[in-house]
Amino acid sequence: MATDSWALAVDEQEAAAESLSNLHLKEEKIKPDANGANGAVVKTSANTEKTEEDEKEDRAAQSLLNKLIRSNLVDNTNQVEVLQRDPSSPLYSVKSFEELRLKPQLLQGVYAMGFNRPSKIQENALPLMLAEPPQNLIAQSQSGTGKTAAFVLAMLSQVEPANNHPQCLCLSPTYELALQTGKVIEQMGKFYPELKLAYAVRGNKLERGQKVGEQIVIGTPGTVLDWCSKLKFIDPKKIKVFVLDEADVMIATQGHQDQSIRIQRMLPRNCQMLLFSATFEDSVWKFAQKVVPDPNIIKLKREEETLDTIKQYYVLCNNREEKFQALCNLYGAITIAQAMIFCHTRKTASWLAAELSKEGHQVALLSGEMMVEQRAAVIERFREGKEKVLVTTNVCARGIDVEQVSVVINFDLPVDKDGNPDNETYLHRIGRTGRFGKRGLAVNMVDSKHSMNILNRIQEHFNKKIERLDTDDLDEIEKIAN
DNA sequence: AAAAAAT
Repeated sequence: MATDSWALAVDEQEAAAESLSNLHLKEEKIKPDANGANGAVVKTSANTEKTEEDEKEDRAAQSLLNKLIRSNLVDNTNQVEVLQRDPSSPLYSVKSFEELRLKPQLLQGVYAMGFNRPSKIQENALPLMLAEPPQNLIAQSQSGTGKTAAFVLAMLSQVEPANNHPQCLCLSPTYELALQTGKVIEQMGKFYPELKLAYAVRGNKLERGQKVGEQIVIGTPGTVLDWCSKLKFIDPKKIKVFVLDEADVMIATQGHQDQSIRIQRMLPRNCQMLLFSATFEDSVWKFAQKVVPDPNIIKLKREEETLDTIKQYYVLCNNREEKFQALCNLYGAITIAQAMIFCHTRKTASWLAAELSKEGHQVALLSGEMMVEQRAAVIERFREGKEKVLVTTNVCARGIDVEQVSVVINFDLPVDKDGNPDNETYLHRIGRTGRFGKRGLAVNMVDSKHSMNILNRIQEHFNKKIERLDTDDLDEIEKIAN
């Protein structure tokens, strides 16, 4: 059972609490966790005569204590909801990467990426994912809370670099996201000398009869399915960890669903399955739990928190041309940092990019109709900051992480195939900004009664006021650009 | 409607 590794980690925490109690502290209590695992009571004998050295130690210990208290209190607000497959095993969350007893070269990779301590989702998901035997997990956590690093770490901790065949497989909904996640895998795994990563994406062609020798494969569903079935480049029976990123689209949208499920069925019975997303609509939750055998579930559900750091506005127009004019008025303000402009169709996106260019505004265009080489080049230029404004479709709605993006513009509001508001996509789109708690700005373009109605329904769904913005009023624009 | 395919 998993209890062995957990028990070790708990011991270690108790040892830490012990050493804390040897310091000169005022009497303090740490509130036990909801699960009791992190509970510790620290008592001290008050010392009247203190040296300067003692004072220093006091302050250090006090600040450590404050941190512990704060994080325990955060846990008690039910910010994190954990549903365990085996309720008898102790619920455990880690407060440092050391507690996970990772291989040294992996810990080195984690720190090299600048991670000092686990994020909220990582605290709870990592012990579960690294347990023995491997546990399946469905995890929901807002944009920019460290989901990618969490599942990459899980893959890297299971991989055996000496074996030259794919052991971990990760699916992404788009080409750009696969490239981005691949980079994280490469960075975090760079201290494994033998470890290699293969990209199973459109345009990446292998010789017939060839086998993938890389230990980890990241890819998009169509190509991965081909590589596993028809082309036999990958032996799916040897996969130990299977990750679905943006899992709700992967299992619920037509096209992706078919391929993802077909791939999943080829995997061995004991393969670990990890599903991650910022959003799971109710019906998709149910389906996800049917797809994943014996799932553990972690929800970090604070949509309001994401929305608090992002100011949302709407601009009232009468047609597409007026939206275009309003956008031109905004151009100066949005190019202070980087911006993404979302359109409903590829056609609108390319039209808009062309029109903006004609007006002398430099913009980049990215949509699924472009060649993959071109797409890779555009996203790279945008990442490097060489392009300030990216006009795109839903291809970039999810996962794309460019830190300098501070403005998201919905030139068209997100709607589903039936013309209803697509709340999940809305949240993902505006989640491209305000990453890791930074402030962001979202501007929605409304051009009809119908789209005003859609916006109102989105506003109701998130119960968050979206204010009117007058783009003809320069002071107003000044205000949002600050 | 977009995305995903060596079909």
